[in-house]
Amino acid sequence: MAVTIKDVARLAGVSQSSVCRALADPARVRPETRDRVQSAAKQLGYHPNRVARSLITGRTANLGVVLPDLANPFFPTVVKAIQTRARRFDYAVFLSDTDEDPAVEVPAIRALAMQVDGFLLCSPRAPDDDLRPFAREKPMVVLNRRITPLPSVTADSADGMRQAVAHLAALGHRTLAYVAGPRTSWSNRDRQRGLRAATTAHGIRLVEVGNVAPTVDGGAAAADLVLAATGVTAVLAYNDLVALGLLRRCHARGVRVPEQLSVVGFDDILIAGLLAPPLTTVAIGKERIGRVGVDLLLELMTDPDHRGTAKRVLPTQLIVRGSTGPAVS
Amino acid sequence: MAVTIKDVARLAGVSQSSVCRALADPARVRPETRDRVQSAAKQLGYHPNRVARSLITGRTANLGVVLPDLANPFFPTVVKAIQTRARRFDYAVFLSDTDEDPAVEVPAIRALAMQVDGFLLCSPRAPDDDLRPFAREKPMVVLNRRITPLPSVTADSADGMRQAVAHLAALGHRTLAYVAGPRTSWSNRDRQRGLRAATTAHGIRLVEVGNVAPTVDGGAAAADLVLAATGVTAVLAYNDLVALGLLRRCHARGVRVPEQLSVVGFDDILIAGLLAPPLTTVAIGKERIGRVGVDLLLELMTDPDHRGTAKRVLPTQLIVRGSTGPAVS
DNA sequence: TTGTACGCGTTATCAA
DNA sequence: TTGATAACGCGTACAA
Repeated sequence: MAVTIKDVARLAGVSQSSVCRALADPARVRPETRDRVQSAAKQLGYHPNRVARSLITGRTANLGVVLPDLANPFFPTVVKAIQTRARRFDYAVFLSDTDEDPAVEVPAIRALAMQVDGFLLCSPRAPDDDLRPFAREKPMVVLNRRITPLPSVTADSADGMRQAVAHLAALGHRTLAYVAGPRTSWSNRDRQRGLRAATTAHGIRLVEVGNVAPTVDGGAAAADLVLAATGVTAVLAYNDLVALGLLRRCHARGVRVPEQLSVVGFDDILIAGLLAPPLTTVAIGKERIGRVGVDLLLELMTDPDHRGTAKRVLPTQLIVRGSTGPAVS
Repeated sequence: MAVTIKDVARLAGVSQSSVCRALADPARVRPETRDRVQSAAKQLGYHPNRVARSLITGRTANLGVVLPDLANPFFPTVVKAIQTRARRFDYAVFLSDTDEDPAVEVPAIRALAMQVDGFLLCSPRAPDDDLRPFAREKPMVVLNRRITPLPSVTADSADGMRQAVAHLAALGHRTLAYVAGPRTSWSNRDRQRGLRAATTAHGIRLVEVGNVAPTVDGGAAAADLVLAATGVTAVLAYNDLVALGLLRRCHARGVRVPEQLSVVGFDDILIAGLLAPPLTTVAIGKERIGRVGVDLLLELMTDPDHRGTAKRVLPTQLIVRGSTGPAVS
């Protein structure tokens, strides 16, 4: 059996309340008592039961993180940042991977709802209306998506796409392809929207392919579709994994990158810079997304009135590498 | 305020106990009552408070996962498998990333200890004696390490190294280098041990370099040391990230792989097969490690007496790719 | 079959 | 400054 506050109280010869105070608010007890309690606690190896505490205080000191796929290198980076930030404030984090299945999200949130003080929803796939109700139960911040009126942290996809298109246009490309990610992905729609605006502004033709799974295999499958489209000299992928699949399949089919086809990814995951050719991609501050997400959530939790609808949009930056080059006619 | 069992009882016109029974053990209550309770529960959107429940039952339905670095692609794969397996049995999982700092592990475990039914320690870095005490408080399974007498799941590094050395020996390599990972890593020591045995058996000379951080940067730093060593024609890295760093730095220094130097990694992370040249590496069943770990832990939890000292050793397999080739003198 | 009452470990309230 | 007691929400032994 674990050692409880009672044991400490008995050993120290004081009441439970004094133990509680001596440990939580040392200033409100006589120094002598404080010392007796603290040494008794140390001697017994006493640690307050956070479960019992949360029952009365209503606080759990836990955060819930829900995301679609830990196998996508984008998410571990975000999660690590979340975890690091959360630890600073003594929060523990629950992790729930929904494996890209929108139907799993609601039950996953439901299961965690009781034992967390707030949620960080990373790229959730479920419909807005399925998610919104939970926001009334627990503070909730959305990452990589906007769900009115929840606070959110997103990347400036439009600007990223603008940079990418400007880059490709400068290289002489006149027809681009976009390989779309999951239909349920908000960032896919956001990137697609931004890309359309950018191509229109440049008077560039856009061919859209997909939707495909946001994985290497999804990209490989899309490659054949892209290569079949007429006039395409450059392709922008939903994310780096898809771009990887494109590169791989192009290589297998003898299509040289960037000589015959330029490829641009999105996210700048670790692997992107290590490939041959290294991948030109739109970088997102992944760690920052996680950190800002936690900060927003903490703010929302401590300031219940402040039904803050903060919408943070973080900058993106095109990283030009070897996978893009001049267009050939 | 959340809806409690009391609200349901009031609406259904029964006592709290009846609500409890109607939901937990529908057979032990009159069908009429059961229906009233269930419809009341549904109408109010009642979900039992798992925190309060765990206080009385002693069970939390949570698992704790502690690991050194989510940024190493090896771990997300394991975690995803753990998460998936845990969900099947209605367990939620806490994730704690210690950022390769042994000193953080004990506090991290301590913080979670109250609210989990068991721990999965992935490649823990702290000394055995710091970790063992917790095993008396909560069931605990160790992955990628052995801590007597705890149950563990490890990979057969010795056999993996045997395969790798046999491969390199067959290619005519007579002097190998090993780039060692963290001193605190059990798998590093395990791999190193296996490699020593294999090289001795083949009458091959082994040069040991390191220890370095288990990252791309660590590998890059090691590259210069390896290239300075005389006679080395092939190098085995602690893991794929280190191997990546080696490849990158070799490329930067104009050393061609595999023509001038063969490189072998360990883990077979996603990126390994996508590089140019693709990385020859020793593959581990990462998903299986996670899955087996959960199964072992569940077994340990349901069978408290069975202080089972199961030590599962999973097979490894050499994947030969382009980063290894014949030795040149 | 159902209801009453207690206890899990902690913090909050109030009186001493 | 301290101690007794209530309360958090639930499960269960026991009584009805």
